[in-house]
Amino acid sequence: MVRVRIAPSPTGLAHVGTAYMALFNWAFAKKNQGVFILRLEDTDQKRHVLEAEEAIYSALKWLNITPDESPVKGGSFGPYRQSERLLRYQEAADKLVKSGTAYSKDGAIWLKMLPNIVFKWEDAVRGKISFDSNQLKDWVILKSDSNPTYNFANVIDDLDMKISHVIRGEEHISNTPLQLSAYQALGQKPPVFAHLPVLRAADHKKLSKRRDPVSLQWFREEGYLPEALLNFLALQGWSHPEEKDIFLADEFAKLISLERIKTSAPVFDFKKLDWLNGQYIKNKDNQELTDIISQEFAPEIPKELVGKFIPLVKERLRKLSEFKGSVDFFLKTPEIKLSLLTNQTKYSPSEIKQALIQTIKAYENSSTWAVAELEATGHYLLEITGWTPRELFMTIRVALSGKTATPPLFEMMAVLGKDETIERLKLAAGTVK
RNA sequence: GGCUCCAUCGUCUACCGGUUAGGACAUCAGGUUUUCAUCCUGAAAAUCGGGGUUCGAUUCCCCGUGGAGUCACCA
Repeated sequence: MVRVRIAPSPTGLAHVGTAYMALFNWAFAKKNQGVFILRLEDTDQKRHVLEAEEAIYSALKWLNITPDESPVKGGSFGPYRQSERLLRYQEAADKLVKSGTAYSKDGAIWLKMLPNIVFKWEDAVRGKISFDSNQLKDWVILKSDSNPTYNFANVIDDLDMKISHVIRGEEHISNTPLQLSAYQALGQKPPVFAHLPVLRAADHKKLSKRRDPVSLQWFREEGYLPEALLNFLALQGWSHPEEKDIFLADEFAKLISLERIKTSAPVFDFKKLDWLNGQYIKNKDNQELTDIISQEFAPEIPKELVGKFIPLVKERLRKLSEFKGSVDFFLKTPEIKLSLLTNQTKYSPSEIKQALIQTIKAYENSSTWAVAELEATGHYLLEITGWTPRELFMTIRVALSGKTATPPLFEMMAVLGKDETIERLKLAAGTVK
């Protein structure tokens, strides 16, 4: 039975590195009809806060990577908070003292490091790794305050929770020999270890809380779709057998194999994440996008309007946080820079004014306000003005939006509505002297 | 510094002894489009160095070099 876990400590923010580990553990469990467990390493009581726990739950929920066993969900091998397991560690430490493999000193309990032992294991992603015990020293398993140390609690928990594969970050490689010494002292068989590479920043150093955006909350607020983030993360160290770039987490879970994971550490490339995110936004259902944006990115805009804007701007967005900026001109009359308006053509201000007046007239007479008809009228205007499409349509575009980059003109006019369109055109015409 | 891990385009990666070293992002140049974006086409861009092993090394081994991780009664 495959049983895997992630074991974050609740520090206040859910880290993207946790999501990375969660994804691979979750996928591996799914692939093998196993169980994915969330355990909280909260023995460092000072830092433990309830909201910190909450941050982890909500992040996992957002990603749709939910544990089968966890502190809130329960399970048959709990409790799943280390702070609730203190007796277990003390019990286990006592046993080791009695058996003579550990001893008490300065109020703490230390595990003896036997000389001339080679701690080695077959890492499921890296192959053989070994450490010489002569490089290692006796180490504390139970602190003088009776709390366990990280390495000891880890071993006891993984044993109690029947963890079959420990899939974790590369930074734990050097902890492994210590943990192996504990398994040995306990007379227990260690799980399979698999050490994934750590995510690096552009400077090739480990992602840092101080300098890099690592909080999953940040990714969410920035407007990354969870499926895009997961897709991106799956591509860090792993690659699709058919070299596909775009695939969902479920597909990843069908195909994952630990042997296929690279051992060198990937640099987190936001440009590629942005591109992927744009792809997911472009292909996402309009209604779903409307729901998300209304709720999280533009609650002040009536949802009905959001729904109208989405089809016009979705293929222009790389992040959902860009939505508001891309539709602001729909909502309030734009400030139009006169020079921008007059620079779109070679014509003089009076000629431009004339063209705008003709445009106003033509659209005032429009009986319907459908895209096809608006476009037909536009082409009629090209004939009577003799302007090129670019000249005329750009001028109207700027008159209506104050921008040179917008959704397609006639679709934009359709959403704006007849009254608003005419009003803005008149306003613009009035400013041209 | 000790120990450990790692090393293909700028970045993410494919290749599991024989390839014109492939793809993606980014970049650049075209095309489509009323603008932007999307989309399409093309270009430039990589095997860290030195030794082996082999008929043949990006691929296997060793040594350098470089990078990273870790060295607590933190996790």
